[in-house]
Amino acid sequence: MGTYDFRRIEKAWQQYWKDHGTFTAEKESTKPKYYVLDMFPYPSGAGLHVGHPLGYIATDIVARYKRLKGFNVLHPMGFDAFGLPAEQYAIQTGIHPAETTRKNIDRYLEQMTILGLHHDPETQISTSDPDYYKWTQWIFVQLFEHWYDKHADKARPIADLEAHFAQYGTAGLKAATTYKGTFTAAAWQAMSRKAQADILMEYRLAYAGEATVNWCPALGTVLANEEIKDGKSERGGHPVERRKMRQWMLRITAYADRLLYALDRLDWSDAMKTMQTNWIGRSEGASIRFGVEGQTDELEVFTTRPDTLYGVTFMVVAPEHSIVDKITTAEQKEAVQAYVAAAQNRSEIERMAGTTKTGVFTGGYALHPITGARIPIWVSDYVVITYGTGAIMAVPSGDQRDWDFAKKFGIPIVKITEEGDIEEAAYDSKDARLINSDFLNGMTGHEAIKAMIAKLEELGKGEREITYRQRDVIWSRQRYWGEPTPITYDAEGVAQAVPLDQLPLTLPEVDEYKPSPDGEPPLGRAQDWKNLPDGSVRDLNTMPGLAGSSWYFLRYTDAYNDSHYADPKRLQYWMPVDLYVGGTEHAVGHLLYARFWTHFLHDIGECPVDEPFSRLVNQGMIQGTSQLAYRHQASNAFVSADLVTKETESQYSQLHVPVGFVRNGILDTEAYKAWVQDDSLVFETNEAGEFHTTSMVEKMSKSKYNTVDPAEICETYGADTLRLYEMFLGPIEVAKPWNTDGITGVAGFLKRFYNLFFGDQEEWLVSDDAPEEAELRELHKAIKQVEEGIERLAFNTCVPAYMVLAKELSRMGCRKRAILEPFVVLISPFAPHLAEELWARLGHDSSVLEAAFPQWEERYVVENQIEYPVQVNGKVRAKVSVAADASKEEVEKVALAHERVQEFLAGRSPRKVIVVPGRIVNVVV
RNA sequence: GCGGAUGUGGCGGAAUUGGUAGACGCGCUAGAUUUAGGAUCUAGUGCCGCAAGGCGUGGGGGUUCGAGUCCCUCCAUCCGCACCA
Repeated sequence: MGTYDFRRIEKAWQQYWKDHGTFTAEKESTKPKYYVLDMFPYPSGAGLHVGHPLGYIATDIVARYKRLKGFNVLHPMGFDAFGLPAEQYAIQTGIHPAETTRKNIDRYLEQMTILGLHHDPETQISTSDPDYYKWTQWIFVQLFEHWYDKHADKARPIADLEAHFAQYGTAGLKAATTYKGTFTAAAWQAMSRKAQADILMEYRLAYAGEATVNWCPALGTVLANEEIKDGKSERGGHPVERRKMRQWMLRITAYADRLLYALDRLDWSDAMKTMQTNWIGRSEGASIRFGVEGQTDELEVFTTRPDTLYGVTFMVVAPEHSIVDKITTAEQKEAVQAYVAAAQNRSEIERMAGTTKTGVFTGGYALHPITGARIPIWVSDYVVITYGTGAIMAVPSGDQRDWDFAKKFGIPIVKITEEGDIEEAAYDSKDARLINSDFLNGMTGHEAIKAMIAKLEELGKGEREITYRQRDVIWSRQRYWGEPTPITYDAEGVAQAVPLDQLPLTLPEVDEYKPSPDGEPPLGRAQDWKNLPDGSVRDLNTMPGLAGSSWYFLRYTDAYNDSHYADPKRLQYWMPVDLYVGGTEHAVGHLLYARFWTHFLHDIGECPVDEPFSRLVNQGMIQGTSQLAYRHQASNAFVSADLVTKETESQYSQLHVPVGFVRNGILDTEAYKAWVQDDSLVFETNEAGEFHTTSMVEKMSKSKYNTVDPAEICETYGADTLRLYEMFLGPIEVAKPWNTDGITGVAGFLKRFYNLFFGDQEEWLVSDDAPEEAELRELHKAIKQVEEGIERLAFNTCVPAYMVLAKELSRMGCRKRAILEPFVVLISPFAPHLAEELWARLGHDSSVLEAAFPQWEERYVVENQIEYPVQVNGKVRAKVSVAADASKEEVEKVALAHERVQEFLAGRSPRKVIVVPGRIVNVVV
């Protein structure tokens, strides 16, 4: 037997690929393109475990396969290098985050090299590199310089808006804006420069405004909703409070509809589309304005059920609603103030857990927009200030939440549908016909919604309205390690964009990475940088981590371009991304903002496509298989798991032991003793002298001693084995446990594969003999299976194809070049190092990637003789072999003639015989 | 509560369109060979049964000559959202 020296082979070919620039995409090509992309990694300092490279291996396989299929392939890799961990580390140690980041990136690249993962070396970008963030800033400036025109349904330059204001004022304008007022052209022209700027700001797609933000005092910065988990910061787990602050925001809500409807065109999983759909949370209904007794202000509500307007018996406003103070009567003041204060202090979790309704009557009354009836206004935290208008019209007969509230506080319930028992519960079907509803009586809910909206519009009391759950995204962070916001403020406080020729606006050096002593963000420590010669000052915020990752896939097409964010020709050729692979954790963060930016750039003519990712696949997590040892609580002795019974189990505790010391459920007790450095430990083994553990599948984590280091696996078994095994484990999309024990299967396979080529004395066995029909059949079946497997990303089904082929060839003693050479190409996406080695030994002087993927032929894949299973009443009772081109009648005749079938027929004639050509025969008696 | 996904041997999983359920691998059993190895090779291995045979894809029901696959219903697990008006 030959020796498969994977260490030598893998090292040599990794060097070869690096030296030859094997993975550089062709700049000018007539070939069709294929763009395959992994989600941008954040180069963390923590080491990789075997779960991390799963997606990278999959894309590497696809990239190599597409190359062999004649595509010009772009498979880039870069780093999302701005972020909190490096900055926190800098605060603690004073080491510049750029340095930490550089080190981590180098480590990542080295790890990937060891696994045979190679990317286009000319695309290696990092978001913290000024050559890159120059263009991140440029896109921000473009957002600042544009507004969203709802007539044209696209972004347009701010200059167009100014021209419109100068000529028409706000008349005829339909824009995505936070500005509520109207003015004439004359009024516009009479305004001060500052007043004009303030109005324009409310239209910009990147705008500064007051926002209630999630402030994290420990980190000294605001956080996006996505960066918070259970009321704590996602990174670091610090408490977060709500606070009103002036912040930069991006008007993603302008794109809500487009982001929603374009989902239809994408080949993404339903789960992912649903998550985005829910996040956007579009809901259609009406905005209705209620008069308020004794007030000039109206109370505006949003409802999806304007048809239930005659069922309103009370109103509810959120505790934070501005109207509360105005309408609360003297008698109610104390109770309301106490309630509002209490609501503020209730944590998110408490509010969520609360199923019973709480609330207080304000003493104020609203006026029904049609009947003029007085409706009491209550305050309750089941209405949230962040959705809709923070106020609702409550219809207890038609909404269960309102019903619960009315029942608790003894508020009347008016029945407004024929059906439903409102004593028992609310009834919310839109199919029901209305009663007690004046002009709506007899209509179904569907009809009444339209009729009511028409009526409200006629009265000027409301109109059709669409509300989104999604909010504009806050784009300021009071941090150091991010892109500086390219904005300056002049003496009047008017914001100005930094022009392109002054970008990048690089990060200043600071003495410390903490907020400045007078409470400014860290950039405020660089006073020279902040204060400009003309008296204006720079914005001190940096952008969030999302910024750099919102467009990196565009930069990859032309990563070193200095005069444009990417050459339009390159964008035209490469976009969109054909296959995007990454975890599901970016479902509503990165993926939504990346889509938003691409739509925007498309609008302003800077990007040929609006949707960046045609096909998205989410790889499942690889879980750890923890190993646990029983330890007797009284004696502290460890006891083999097979000696522990149900009855005695309670006397033991279970202790995690490192998975590396366990093989097939048996612990290497000596290794364990050495590891804990305690020779005195007692292990009670079974009769065979073995110490058994129990296993449990859970998240891979250092603290559970169940992590497995891919570098160690490569050292023991080789990268090709690891790649093959990770793919063999199961479908890429589903979560599955890692268990190193199984790896011997694929390791053994690669050895046997190697031994098809080499004999006991390392002698070369491959001959130039002509192949047999049977050998060609095996080969072509395997080609077909592998090709189909890769195409539908069922990589786990490819591995058995290789195994079966190797086994068959070995059995037939086939050592023929005509079979083995295509086999080498076939296996090269999965086991690239070994394939390159064998390819070279076969006499080729270029990479196996220059080869063509073998083409399977129909004639070798279909059988001449088909062995039909013959069922009698749906159960297989016999098998008959028939020529493939036999007619149905012939197959039937042969099947019926079989003695086993005759036995079951027992002289009766069959009622029915079904022959499915090429498949099966079923005899019904 | 709402939405999405997933349930197949001791374990990971296969079966693309309704057509031989359990490919392939781990583990296990037996044998061979070698006894320094976590080595290699051969055969067997869903469950019950001596066998004939029966039962089997989370449970129950249905459609069909035929269901892991389609329909209804229930259960379990995981993920996302959560008083969204």
